[in-house]
Amino acid sequence: MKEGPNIAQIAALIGDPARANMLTALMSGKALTVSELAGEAGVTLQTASSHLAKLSAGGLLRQRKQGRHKYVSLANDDVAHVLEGLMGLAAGAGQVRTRTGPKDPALRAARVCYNHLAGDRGTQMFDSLVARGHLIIDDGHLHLTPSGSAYVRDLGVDLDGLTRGTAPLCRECLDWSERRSHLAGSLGRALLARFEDLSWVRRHKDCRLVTFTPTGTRAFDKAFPVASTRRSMGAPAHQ
Amino acid sequence: MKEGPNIAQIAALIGDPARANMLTALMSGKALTVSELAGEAGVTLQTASSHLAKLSAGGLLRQRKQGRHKYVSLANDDVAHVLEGLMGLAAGAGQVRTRTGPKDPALRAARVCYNHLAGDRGTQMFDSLVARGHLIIDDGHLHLTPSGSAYVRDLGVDLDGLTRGTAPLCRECLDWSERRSHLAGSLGRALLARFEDLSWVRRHKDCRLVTFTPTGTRAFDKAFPVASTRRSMGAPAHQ
DNA sequence: TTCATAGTTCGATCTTAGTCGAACCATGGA
DNA sequence: TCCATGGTTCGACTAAGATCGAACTATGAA
Repeated sequence: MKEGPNIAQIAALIGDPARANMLTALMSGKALTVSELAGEAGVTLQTASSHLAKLSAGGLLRQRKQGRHKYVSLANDDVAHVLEGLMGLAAGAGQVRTRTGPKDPALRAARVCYNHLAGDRGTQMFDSLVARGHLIIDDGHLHLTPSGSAYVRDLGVDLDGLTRGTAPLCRECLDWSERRSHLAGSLGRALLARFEDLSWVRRHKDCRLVTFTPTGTRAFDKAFPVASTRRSMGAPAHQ
Repeated sequence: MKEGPNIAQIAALIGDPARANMLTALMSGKALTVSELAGEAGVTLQTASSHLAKLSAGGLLRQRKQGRHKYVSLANDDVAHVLEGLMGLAAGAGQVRTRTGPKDPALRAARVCYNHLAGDRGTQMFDSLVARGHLIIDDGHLHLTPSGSAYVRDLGVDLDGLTRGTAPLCRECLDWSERRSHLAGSLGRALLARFEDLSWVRRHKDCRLVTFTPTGTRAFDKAFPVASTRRSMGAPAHQ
């Protein structure tokens, strides 16, 4: 008994409502200041400061000082991945937030997950890349094939700049709304950034929502066509 | 702000030390009684009962009554998946349990994750199946190819009985010690069960440890040979 | 230098929830 | 029928920690 890492501390860290709100806000991928996070969580500045210190000590956050501002963001993709998993459990258990708001359907369609595209659009892109052999799973990791490299280069992604980094290029991330994989990792981030540059999408200012422009919708569907096997058959039976 | 499912409740549920100990114990995949879990958590029976009621209400557990015993197990693979993710974060943050015990290296080698094989041996099996085309990722899901179906049938797994179930056949699960994928889902469970039948492995009575017999080691390495690209090159650089 | 803003530290308060003793219910065996 | 065992419910106690006011530090602007 009692083997393995200690879950309780880290889960308790996420388990406080104020801290959970902050982490959820940071899932937008943007670095936020202490004051902004205090607003998100609905607590005063001192309380927020104390919470953020604890989250940082727990390794969940990364902080950068810039002038008299302090910018806080999630530590890495792993943290985002666990948070998405928790959202999946919460959604499954019917623990949807009481004030679920009108934005919920839009969020399920497209949103940012830390820094990459998630939701229906995110899984569409992932599936499309896999179906056409641009992305394969091998050796336990996700890999970009040569055809995939060429493809994302054509889309205008600076792949060489990415591969120099130490962070993994491709990662899977499980979607809480779709319960399927979408693409994370530095490539996932770069693609979303590219979509913004191309004005295919617009990230909402203060939430995780991502809206597609009319031209963006067409271009995206052309770049990442859906396999005929699914989506035409309605939602896949699952669970 | 405040969009998406409510993480805090579910995380707080996991965040109590006593409950976290119970959940960790249940990662062994076995159904345990209330008394046994009370022992695991180091609390009295009435405290354990209260905790288990909360965990069940949160959808994390499944309970079965049998005579005057009540058997408790994890609700599903999703819960196990999130718990593994949390263990990964905790391990990464150096939150390893203080009394980490001598069993830790053995646990990293082979252990059960809810009901399937995890640890180094688990990722070996996963990688081997993928490398030989028995397992592919497609449409966002893991799929068993025809050659894979034949292969596991040869190993003695009753595949037809499995495919009738509603639970997904193949799933990925992220390993906290290896930080790589291993095989979950009903096939993962069936394979581990088969290894036990064949006396390749023995599950430890009261922890997650899985030990390979000498003949089991040989047979397993023959059935799931390691790709020459890794494992010969030492630990992969990651993160 | 002076002021304003961003953030931290400290201390006091107060609520939440984990804990267990005791009594109670249910099942199974003798 | 009686007893032992497994589990639940209730209530009281207690400890942990979230919260905020107040005082303090640091950066930047005027």
